[in-house]
Amino acid sequence: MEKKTEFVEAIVDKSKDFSRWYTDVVVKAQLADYSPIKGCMVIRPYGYALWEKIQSLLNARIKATGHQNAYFPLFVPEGLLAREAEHIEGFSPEVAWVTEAGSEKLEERLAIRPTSEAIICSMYAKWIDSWRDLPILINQWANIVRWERVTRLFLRTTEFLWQEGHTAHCTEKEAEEEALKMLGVYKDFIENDLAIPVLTGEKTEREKFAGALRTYSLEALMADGKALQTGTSHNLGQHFAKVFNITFQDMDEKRKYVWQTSWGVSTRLIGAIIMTHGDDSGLVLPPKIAPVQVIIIPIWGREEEKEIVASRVEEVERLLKAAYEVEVDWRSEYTPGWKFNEWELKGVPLRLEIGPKDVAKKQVVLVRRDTREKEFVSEEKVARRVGVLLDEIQADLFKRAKKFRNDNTRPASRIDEMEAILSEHRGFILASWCGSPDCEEKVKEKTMATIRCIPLGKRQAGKCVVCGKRGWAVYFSRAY
RNA sequence: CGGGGUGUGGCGCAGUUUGGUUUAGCGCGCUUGCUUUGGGAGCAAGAGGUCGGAGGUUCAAAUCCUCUCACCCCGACCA
Repeated sequence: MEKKTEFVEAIVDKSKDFSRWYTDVVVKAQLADYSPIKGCMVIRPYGYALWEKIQSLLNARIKATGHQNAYFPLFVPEGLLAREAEHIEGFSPEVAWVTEAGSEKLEERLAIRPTSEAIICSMYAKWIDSWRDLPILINQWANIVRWERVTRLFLRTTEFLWQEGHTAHCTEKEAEEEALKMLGVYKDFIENDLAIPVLTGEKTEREKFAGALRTYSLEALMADGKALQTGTSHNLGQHFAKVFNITFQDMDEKRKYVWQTSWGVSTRLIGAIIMTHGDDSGLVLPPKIAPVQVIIIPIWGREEEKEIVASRVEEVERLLKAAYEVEVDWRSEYTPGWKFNEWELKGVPLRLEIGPKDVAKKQVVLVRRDTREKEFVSEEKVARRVGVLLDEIQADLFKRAKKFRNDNTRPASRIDEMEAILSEHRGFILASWCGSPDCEEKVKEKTMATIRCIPLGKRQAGKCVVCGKRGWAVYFSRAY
């Protein structure tokens, strides 16, 4: 233990300095690095591989629910962005503008999209004319720029990658169903594939998306007890339809405005994975999104041993490659111990060791990343055992995260009780709120906690933690 | 944008208080060679910095002064 800190590659303890730990993991596991541009990061191959996993798994779900991918421009003319008053007001502090091209000043400056509602709505107005044109169900994978004052790797960067769905429907009911459907798709994806438990619910007026009628969100609890919004789904109502004049003629021959939704998740999810599952040794990746699921470490001493080991390693590799993401670490300049540490830092779910002793016994050594449990498995059973273990790790990570979330969700009936809980534990607090922005603000002032979401479904009655009037249960937390 | 902190080879740091024997030093990493390889290997020989940037004070600046940039932490704002 003492020795551990002497190594440059060592990362700071999670419990000692969570922020520092987080940055250490991101940089040292080579997920991302700081770039010469303020607030912008470079996503390195290992981090980008994670994003590609997220993309492919989520993309499949987005398509399975009937959406198509498209691509809209990076630029939004000021006139378009400014049409929806609440929208521009909400985003203007963080919009980057292009004002010149070459040596010429532009007549109308162009916003670099902070989100694409405006540019997409301008096209929908063109494409929609009849009820037969609806619904429009389009998604795009894109980059976004928001000039944030304070940035953190993956959690908040000036430029980030995301997916944004934009749909238009005939009726309010359809739009509402769509917004909730996508919230469900996200929940399914984040819980099943990323193994991160999330609370879902509606945002308050103060927290909702600029220009939306209603915003739904997914809220996860990070290991330091702060909440992280992992995705949003908005029912835009007819706000944008009215200012962009997106109308259609309905079956009843009347001209009507469409009802819209938009929804998105971003590279921030990678931050959520790190802060939910990681430990003092670094990343811990859920098998379903691990770019490398099994790392094989060959161990040898003398040259003859290397040959014997190599042939076994190649056999096992071939066997496992059929079903899993497998890599072999053949580097001879590092000792096995060094490799163990490095791959643990990178969060690979399973390590498979093959050395001379194993060859002699016709076995391999399997070690789980999450629990570090070691087991010896005979060669003929390796493939099946790897599958079982990966499934177990996936399930256990979710279980553990959920237990943590539940253990750190506490009820409170008065604001001083909230303060006490937050000063000691942080986490979610389930408490009642009367619905007034003043009471919401007062909680924030006194506890730094905000309403993360109002649970969906039947509202649970109670007395407001601030004013004592009739209200209903909502989740509070300090948040990223 | 407010409060605090940090910038010295690739990384982590010492040196800055009290300018000058420091040719700017140490650990890790890197290169080459040999020996190693079951929890961060050993020896040997090498390469690499002008001290975030600009200006100033001085015979002399990593060290003092001014400005500036970047990053980190804590707030206010946001995915």
